Amino acid sequence: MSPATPFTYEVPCQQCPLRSCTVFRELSDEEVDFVSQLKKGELRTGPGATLLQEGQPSEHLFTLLEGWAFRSKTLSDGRRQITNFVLPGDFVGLQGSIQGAMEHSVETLTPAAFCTFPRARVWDLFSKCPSLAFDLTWLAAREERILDENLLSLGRRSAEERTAYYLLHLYVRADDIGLVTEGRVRFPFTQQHLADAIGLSLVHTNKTLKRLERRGLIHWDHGWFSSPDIGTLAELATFDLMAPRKRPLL
Amino acid sequence: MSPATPFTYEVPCQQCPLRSCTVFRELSDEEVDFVSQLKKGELRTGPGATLLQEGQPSEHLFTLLEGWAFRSKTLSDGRRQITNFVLPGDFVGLQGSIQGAMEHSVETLTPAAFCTFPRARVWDLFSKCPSLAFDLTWLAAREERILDENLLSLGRRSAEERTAYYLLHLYVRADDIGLVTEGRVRFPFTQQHLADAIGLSLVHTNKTLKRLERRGLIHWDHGWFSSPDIGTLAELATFDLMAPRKRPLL
DNA sequence: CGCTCAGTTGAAGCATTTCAATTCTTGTGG
DNA sequence: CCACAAGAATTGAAATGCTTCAACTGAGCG
Repeated sequence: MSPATPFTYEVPCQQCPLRSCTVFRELSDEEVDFVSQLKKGELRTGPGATLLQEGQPSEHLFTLLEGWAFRSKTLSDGRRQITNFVLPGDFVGLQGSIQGAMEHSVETLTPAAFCTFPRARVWDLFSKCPSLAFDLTWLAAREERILDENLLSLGRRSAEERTAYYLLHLYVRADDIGLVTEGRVRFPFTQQHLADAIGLSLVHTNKTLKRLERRGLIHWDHGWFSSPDIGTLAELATFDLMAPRKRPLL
Repeated sequence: MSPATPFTYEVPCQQCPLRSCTVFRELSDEEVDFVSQLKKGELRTGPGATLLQEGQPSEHLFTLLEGWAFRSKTLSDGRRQITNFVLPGDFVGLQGSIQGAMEHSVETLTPAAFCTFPRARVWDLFSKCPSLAFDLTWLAAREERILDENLLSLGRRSAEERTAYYLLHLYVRADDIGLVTEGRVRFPFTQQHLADAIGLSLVHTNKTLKRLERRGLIHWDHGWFSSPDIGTLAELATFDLMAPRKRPLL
């Protein structure tokens, strides 16, 4: 951990708070040392910060340490699609690694802390620490799986199923990293964000949420989400609550 | 290439016909030798063969050498979403590499030849040939990009834009690997397949295709596709025809 | 206290689906 | 070489799910 970086509050990788989450695989001391050597520093932002901009090149790759963000793409007339939310432990920026420009934007939803890695050194990872390179690939494959699931949602699930599916998807991901307490989780985004993620209009998203709420399947108020009947919700969404979710941390 | 494999017509990696396509990066002799060592054999199937089945584990990973296939996911009631088409040079099967079961199916559309790699030896690739491991990751990132684009389509493009986008997307991919001759390409799938890929009903897909045809933007008949006015089609679809598309071959 | 942004709701319009035939292709057997 | 069956494409009409438009309400903040 270079103490001379321009960022405040550096967390040494050795003490990375994410390591304690049981979803992540255990790293060996060598692996942790290697990552910490690759880590350039930390980037702390407020909410609404644009970390990566569609069409712009980026020198860095990031692991989100704390906070929420999302990846999105937009059409020239402003229509926006949120392609995925970014939670602590998620890795972003790999997509543009060959061509110069990023194909999507990344924006924060809360104050956030990112661990930054120089793109130029990704090659070091492959040549010097294959186990971590393997993890990186695994993370890319995980992202693919999430995108596939979502494509299935947008293409074939009704508004209600899709909404149920997506909320559950986020709930489980948040739960995996310890963000759920007593069945409640903070969702730091608006209905507009959800609408942009599931491909519905804001109005219809709202009506669908209200319907799910009236049926006693969800409760989302003042930014806090919970499900009074997660089993029925999962059934409606065709969501497998039992799927294993262990993964690497980079 | 081991002449004792149970498959007929083995193509040595050194003479892989795909290497001549300019979209793929040049491999060094060492890299080619390494891949050929990893290659277990070839798998030749007829059309309509299920190579990988959602929910089933798979011992192998595949590179498609010849023919067309597609990846898909289905809901319990049979609704199907095609998440991507698979063309020669594409790699499939990475997704399930940690958990046992595949998250999607892969089915052929034509007689096809796949190069097969034992999943158990993927680790060798990372530990012994980092440049190829890097390529593998790059391919995963490319798949992510395609999925992101498609998510944008399903979520935010109208039926007409979406149809135009998808046809163009396939046209360009086919063109990259030399499948386009004099502006014409063989599309070996039905309107139902297209409908399942773009998240529309068969009937509406058909009507949209007819409208595009009447406007002189596309021509798709007896399995042959061409665009009499690719510029206007790309404009309608918000598709960037000029984007660079160089990539690795594994 | 009033401005702004997020959430909520009803009504009208429209894109897409569903239903129901009909036609066209292709392959097969007589 | 023709008749027929099966799958794919095509079309019209009716139904519906989702969007758009247009208010209005409520919460947070200076």
